[in-house]
Formats: sequence, C-alpha cells, structure tokens
Amino acid sequence: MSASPHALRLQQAVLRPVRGHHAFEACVEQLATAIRLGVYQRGTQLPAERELAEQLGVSRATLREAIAALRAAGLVETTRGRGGGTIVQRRPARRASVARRAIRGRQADLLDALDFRSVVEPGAAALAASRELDDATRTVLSESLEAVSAAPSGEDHRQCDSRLHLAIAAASGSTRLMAAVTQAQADLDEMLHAIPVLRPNITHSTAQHKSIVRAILAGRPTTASRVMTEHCEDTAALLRGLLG
Amino acid sequence: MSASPHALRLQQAVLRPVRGHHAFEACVEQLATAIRLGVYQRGTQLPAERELAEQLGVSRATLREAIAALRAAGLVETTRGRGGGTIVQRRPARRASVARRAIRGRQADLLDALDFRSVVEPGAAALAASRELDDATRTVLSESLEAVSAAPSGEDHRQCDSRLHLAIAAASGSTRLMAAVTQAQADLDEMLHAIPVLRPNITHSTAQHKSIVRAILAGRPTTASRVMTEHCEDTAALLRGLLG
DNA sequence: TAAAATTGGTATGAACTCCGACCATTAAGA
DNA sequence: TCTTAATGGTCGGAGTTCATACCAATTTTA
Repeated sequence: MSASPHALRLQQAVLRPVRGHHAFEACVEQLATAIRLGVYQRGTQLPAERELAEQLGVSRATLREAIAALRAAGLVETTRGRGGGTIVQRRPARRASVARRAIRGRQADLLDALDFRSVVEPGAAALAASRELDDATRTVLSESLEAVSAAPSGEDHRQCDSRLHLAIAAASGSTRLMAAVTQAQADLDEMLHAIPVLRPNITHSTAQHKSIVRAILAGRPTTASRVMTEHCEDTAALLRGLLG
Repeated sequence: MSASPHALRLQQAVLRPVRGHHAFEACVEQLATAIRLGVYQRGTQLPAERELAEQLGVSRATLREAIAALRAAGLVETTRGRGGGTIVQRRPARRASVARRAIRGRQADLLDALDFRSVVEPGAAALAASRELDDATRTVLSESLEAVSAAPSGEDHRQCDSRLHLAIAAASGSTRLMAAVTQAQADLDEMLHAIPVLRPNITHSTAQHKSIVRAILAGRPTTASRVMTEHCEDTAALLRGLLG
C-alpha cells in the first residue's frame, strides 16, 4: 500500500526536528529571551547554577557554558562565594540593523508567529478569566497592569508589557499555554526590535490591557478573549504591513 | 536588588527543560505517535532512513536506533534493498491497564492538555477558515471528513478522527498551530485509550465534524471556531469526569 | 575569630550523538 | 541478463553532553 498525497502532506507536517541541536545553544537562547522579556530584570540575580541547571534539565557543565556565553556578550556578570552568583547586567544592546538582519527571509515564519499569538494569547486570557484566582495571582495581575501603564514608552515599556502578558498566561494555570505565550512573546519581541514602530499607540494599548485584566479579575472569559484578540490583531496589523 | 515574588513565579514558569534528552527517545516517541494517530497507516511505508533522519533533525545512526526500538516493539518491519524499507506492521497493542498506569498521577497535566486543546484546535479551525484554500487542501478536508464519517467506531474511527483534526490544522497553514494540534491529539489519544469511553456519541461528533469542515470550506472562521470549541468541550467534559 | 554554608571554578571519564564513508541486498530498468 | 539505483547495515573518529567528584572564594553565623 502506498501513501496517498493526503498522507504525505500530514507526514511532512507532523514530523518535526526533534531538537534544536546543542543543549548549550538552547540554554543561551532561553536565558537571553528571559532576560530580554524582563523575566529577569536588570540588577536581579539568576538562580544558583545548580538550581538553574535542574530547571533547564541540563548538566551544570552545559549550563556554565551558556552562562559564559552570556557573560562574554556582556549580559551578565558573575561573582564567587556565598552570596555571589550571576547578575543581570544590562539588556542586550540589539541594534535595529542586527535585528533586521535576523528576520530577513523569515517573513512566512513571522507571520505564522503572529497568527499563533492571536490564538494562544486570547485563549490564555479566557482560561485565566474562567479560573478562581487566588489573591496572590490577582495581586500580580494588578501590579503588572500598573507597571505597564506607568512605564514610559521604549525598552522599559516593552518589558513591562511582556511581563503582563506572561502573568496572564501564568494565571491561566496551563503549563502548555504558558510555554506557547512565552514563545509568542519572544517572537513578537524580536519583530518589534527589528521594526521599531515610531510611536505605538500606547494609550490605546493601555486601555486594552486594563480592559483585559478587568475582565479576567471579574471572571468574564468571553470579554477577556475578545479584547485580547483585538489587542493582538492591532499589533499584528501594524507588523504585517511592515513585514511585507 | 532581589527578585519580587511576582518575578519568581514568572521565572519558574518561563524556564523549561531544554529537551527530553536523548534524541533517540524523542524519535521513538514522535514516530510511535505518528503511527498511533494514523499519520502512517498500517501497511504503509516510512520514508527512507536518510530522508526521515533529515526531517527529524537527527543523524541516521540515531534514527536507526529509534527504528530498531519500534521494530523490537513489533510496530514496524524492515526489509532491505531497493523498494525495501520500514513498513508499519500494526498499531501498538496498548492494553487499557497499561494505558491507565501511564496516566496515573498526571491528572493535572491531562486537564491542562484538554484546556490547551480547546484553545488551539478552534484557533486552527478559524485560521483555516480565513484562508484561501487551494483545491488540494479542500479535497483533503473533504476526504478526511468522509473517512471519519464512514469509519466504524473503535480504533479505526479514532485514527480517522485524528487525521481529520490534523488535516484541519495543516489547512491553517501555521507550522506552530500544526505542532500544537499534533501534541493535543497525542495527549487526547493517550487519554482515550486509558479511559475507554463505552459508546461515544459518534453521531453527534460526526455532525460537528461536518459542520466544522463546511464552515472552513465556506470561509466562516467564527462558525468554525465555535463549533470546534463545542466539539472539544464535549470530549473534554466526558474525560474530565472520568479523570477526577 | 573560626567554623559552616553557599556560591562559582575545575577536572575526568563515560555515554550519547553526529558525520561521513563504505558495504550488502534487492528491485527496477536498459 | 546485466547495469543501475535505492534501500538498509556497518564502522570509526570527532564533538557534546553528562555525572560526579573536588577545589576556591566569600559571606554568614556561631
């Protein structure tokens, strides 16, 4: 029995590279992304090597190579002894020219990333809204919202924005959605740095954020999903025009 | 500066194991899943080793170990020479008892999988409906729908069902959504085998499938999403009750 | 002040993975 | 029939990654 054309299509789509070869590179990317998105803010300390290695599921030797790369890139600094550790030094100074080169020839992939985001972020918001959130989570959402509203435009605003979206995903309680949103935010961040939009409508964006968080806290999944969809689509429309 | 509780939460959620070490195991799992979901049907031939190795992003040596494991498990048979290759021999004979053991203590993870599915499958359906689909894709969707409608209940029906859902995801044109739906179907398949639902309402399910495909072919994203959401929730409600 | 604890730094050998080249087998085509 | 081509089978060396120690530096604490 030979495979039908239909089967062939599925097979090519289902089978995916098993691994982004080199655990080392994957570690560098995860940590650099976490720093870029503001998960680890400037001046804060990374977990101890042994702990971080366990979280990432790699040996300490491999993690150390990754940290060495971050150190060489000037992203972190390391001190020894008790109370020492690896400290986030500054955000990667990504020049727009470098960022533009990084996205060259990846239009299709980036458009895919925008589509993916428009699916998972509203889904995460809706799920978060359908949960009984504990006080700690509610506080995190409120504080994240406040932070992004208060932050000036630019790099800081972008990081606060990421943190809010990640906080919403975390509030959904879904590990898978959290991973999906993290990926979406990383892709989005890359695009926003490659294509510096002159003056994003932060006022509008902030209003949407408020509306989303309010819907989540009030337990209104439909509203949360709808507004988040609009929010994602606004950004996507902007970027799609500049990617073409 | 020390990390706030909020930051700690994000950090633990964002950082994820870099890989399920052992490319070998990952290959076995991907191939076994593809066979279980009916991507490779019984009697069909897997791609040549060199080709498959490239698709999976591993060396031929590693892929061969994975195939050897599948062969040892009786899932495939291999012949040499031109026209030879590795042929899918039979579906894994998973006994319910074994499947039940596999999901023991994973309730939270499986509930997560159901939530994730209810996000990505409707999203994929909506996206597919918003595309200008070419004739080949339209044909695939129609044929997949027919196959699942025609299949009797049981293992065959389950495979056809998976294939339809994967075909819809493929029609969305999004690599990321395709991967997400593949993962969702794999998780779902595991649950359905562990918890053999006596008599799923196949009539109802088939009506939903028809409605979804019709909406996609007619270019109605909202309808496609809504019906797919209902479709996923029906299954999820059934399984949630049996997982608690 | 000295001991304890915690952190990063180093080293070694085993296991895994990769790559490339070559061999053996078999079916298709000239 | 004979040649060609495609397939799986085998081998060896190089590079990664891992696990497990142990060392060094520094702060905390008794």
